[in-house]
Parts: sequence; structure tokens; C-alpha cells
Amino acid sequence: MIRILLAEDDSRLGKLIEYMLTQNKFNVEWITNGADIFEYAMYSEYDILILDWMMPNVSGLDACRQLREAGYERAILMLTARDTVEDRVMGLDAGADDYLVKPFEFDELLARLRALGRRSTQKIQQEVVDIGDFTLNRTTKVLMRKDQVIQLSPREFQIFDLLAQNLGVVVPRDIILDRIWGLERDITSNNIDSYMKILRKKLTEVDDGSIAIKTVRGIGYRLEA
Amino acid sequence: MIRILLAEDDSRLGKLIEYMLTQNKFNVEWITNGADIFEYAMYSEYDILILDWMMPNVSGLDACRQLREAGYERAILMLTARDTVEDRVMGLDAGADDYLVKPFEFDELLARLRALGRRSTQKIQQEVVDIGDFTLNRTTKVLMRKDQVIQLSPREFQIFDLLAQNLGVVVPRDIILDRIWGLERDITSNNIDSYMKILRKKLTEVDDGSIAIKTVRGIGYRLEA
DNA sequence: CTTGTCCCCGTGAAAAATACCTGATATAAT
DNA sequence: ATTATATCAGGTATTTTTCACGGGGACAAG
Repeated sequence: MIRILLAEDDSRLGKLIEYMLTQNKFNVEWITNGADIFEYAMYSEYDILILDWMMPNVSGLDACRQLREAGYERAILMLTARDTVEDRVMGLDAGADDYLVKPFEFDELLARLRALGRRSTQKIQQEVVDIGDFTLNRTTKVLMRKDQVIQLSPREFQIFDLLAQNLGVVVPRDIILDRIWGLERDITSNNIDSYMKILRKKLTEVDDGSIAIKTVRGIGYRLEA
Repeated sequence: MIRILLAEDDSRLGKLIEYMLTQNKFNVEWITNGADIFEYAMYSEYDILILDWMMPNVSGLDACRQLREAGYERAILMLTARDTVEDRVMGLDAGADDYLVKPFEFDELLARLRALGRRSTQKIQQEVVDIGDFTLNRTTKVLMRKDQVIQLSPREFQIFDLLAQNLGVVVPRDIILDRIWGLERDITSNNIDSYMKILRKKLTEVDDGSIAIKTVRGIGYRLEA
């Protein structure tokens, strides 16, 4: 559930946005008083702040800048009637992550919020993760099953970790290439196969059926618990 | 999915931009030869052109001007090391929609591209779509009915997705050929029939009358909910 | 209305192309 | 030298495409 803080003074528009977002399974808190933005944004738990550029007393642009200066790191979406290149640049320079010009399609707002939400809802990396009967320790780079250590080379660990981060979800091959080998991926895609082979071997060597690397043909691999 | 045409001669920077944009769900085509800009920009389907000001042989500025004179209407973002007010004015006068000075933050580039992308008339692709009792997930490439997964091969998914995007609307056969097989469609048209057969079989296997692929004789196919 | 022709589409099976697995081998790093 | 990383060549299974044939609309002539 993505949580939204909506700062919008126009009560008709605010009401509408609140209604639409609620309908679409967002958690919405709506404030009309610009002066309250700071308190709400900094000390409450929201994923995305929707900020109207022009509000009485407080300029959304200034609020945005101030929040960033205060170390506010969550996503900000700017809502405004202004449309010129300069305005866009100003908004983005002030620290907005995205920018939507009124009037807008709700579908577009929803899509943008989802996009921002994906970024922000990313869970914080845990140091130690349990998967089935296995335990993955990211600090020591060690994979264990009960008290038994499973030796993984650095690369093997990287790949297993990537799968573990996305437990139960398919990780496409090209994502693997991107995330493991990055820019200089003058790498044979076959290389991935080899590592899967090794990982599977090491996993089945300890003879424990609690986790397995499934291949999803044409797409990638999935770690299942 | 916003499609980007990147014209950048510096291979290190080009590679980096291509990588970052791909990471952020942009569709990127990268060309290094300035002479190719015209051909690619005019006759291919891109939403935004990222244009390096200074390239060997061709000046990005001239290219921009020429494209506009030739009736090119899509968004152009100029990339350059020049920073003066005059340069800015020159770039914008030449027809650029936006302007970014090297070195730049990738977040800013991304934000600007998103802003420009909004201008393009393209519909925003939803990640998850509901059709009848079915759910289509574009990220994981999975089609589900209730809790039941319907296994689709990559191509099967592409075709079903295309129909789903145009729910209730006929998709002509040659459009299907274009969108699925692209320009090099040395493909028997009959191939489409085969896939419709497979899709229908898989849909009726789960025995749910809520959606169906209808044939519109002489034209194409329509997905109905 | 009936008949016949044409052509689009459906269907099943078979061929071609491709993705993945596997074990062995080469190359680089420590 | 040992370990780690990447490539290669082969086999196998799946996917993708082709092929050949048949059903049955659409349409015009009888």
C-alpha cells in the first residue's frame, strides 16, 4: 500500500484526487494548509508527496526546495498549471521527482504515482535473510544451511543474492546481466547458465528441497522457497 | 514505454546513458554516427531524440534545425557542454524542447525525459491490467485467472498483450504483423492463426467465458470481455 | 433458392529455430 | 598453483514457424 500525502488548497480538486486515489488502493492524507506541509512530510510516514505549486501563504516550489534542504528524501510530485520549459526546469531544480501539468488525465497521475512508488517502496536491504532452511548473510557474504557453510565465490554470491532479493519473482536474464555485469557486459549470455548450474549443484549438494532455482524459459530465473 | 533515440558520439557516455535509461524502463536506440540521425529520426518511431551538440561531421545544432525544417515534430533534448545564455537561446531557437548541460545528474535527465515524454500522445502503459476474470502482469509476463497461472510463451504473451491493449477493438492482421514481428516480417500470415489457436485453447482450458478472442473475417481479431 | 467458386481462416502435425543445460576447457585473478 | 571467471561445443527440450488440407462464409450466376 503506497501512502500519499496530498497538499492541495483547491477543495474541489483535492476532494476529487483523494477520492480517485482511494478508489485505486492508495492511502491518502489530504492537507489544505500549506503551512502544515513540513510537519506532515518530515515526521509522518508517507511514500510520495503530491505538491501543488501555488498554494496560499506557501509556494509549493519553495516548500519543495526547503524539504530537500532539510534532508527529505522521499518522492515529490509537483502539480501545476505552468507549462514552459523554464517552469519545468525550476520545478526539477527545486528537487521534484516528477512534474504534472493541470489539467491532467487521472490515468497518467496514477501511472506516475505507481512509478514513483516502485522507487520508494523498495525495501531496505536486510543484512541477514532467511530463505527456506537457508540463511544469507550479506555482510560476511556467507550462505548457510543450519550450521553448514556453503562456499560461494563472489560472483556466485552476487547472483544468488539478486535472486534472493526477488524471492518468488522472475528475474529476467537481461536484468541479471545489467545488475551483475553492469556496463561492460561483453559477456556471453551463456555465462548465466553456467552460474545457475553451479548454484544449483551447490544447493542440491546439501540435499535440501526447501529452495530451488526455477528457470522461466524465454525470460529468466526465479528462486522459490 | 517511452522510446528514446540517442545520438551521441562519445562511446563511454553513450554506453552509460543507454544503460541508465534502459534501467529506468526507457526503450533506447543509440547511434554514434551523426550522419545517420536523419534516417533514424524521420523514419523510425521514437518519442524523444537526445542530441549531442557536438558530433564529428555533423553539428547537433544544425541537425536539430534541419529536422525541424523537415517537419520533425517530436521532442528533442539537446545535450552539450556549452553553458552560456546565448548557447541556450541558440539551442532553443534551433527547435530543441529542452536543454541539458554536461556534466549532468542522471536523475535530472530522467526527470526531463519523463516531462518531455508526457508531451507525446502515447498512452501510458499500465503494469497490471484486469480483463474479465483475468489479470495481465506486464512486468512478470504472467497471465492469471484468480490464483491460477496460465503459462504463455514469450510470443504468445506479446500477442495476447497486444489484443489486451486494444480490448474490444479489432486489431488488423497486418498491424499484428507490424507490432509483433516488426519490419523484417518474412513471416507467413498463417502464423497468426496458429497463435490464436493456441491462445484460445489456453483460455478455454481454464473454462471461463469472461473473455474470448473473436475473429473479424477479412480484417483481424478482437479481444472481448 | 440453390449451386459453385473463391478465399479466409482453423487445425493438426512436422520442420526449423532457439533457449537452456551440461561437462570440459581456456583465461584471468589471487 | 589454486581458485575464480568466462567461453565453447554438444545435446535436448521448447518455442516458433511452416505446411497441407478442410470447413465454411461471401458473392454471383443459374
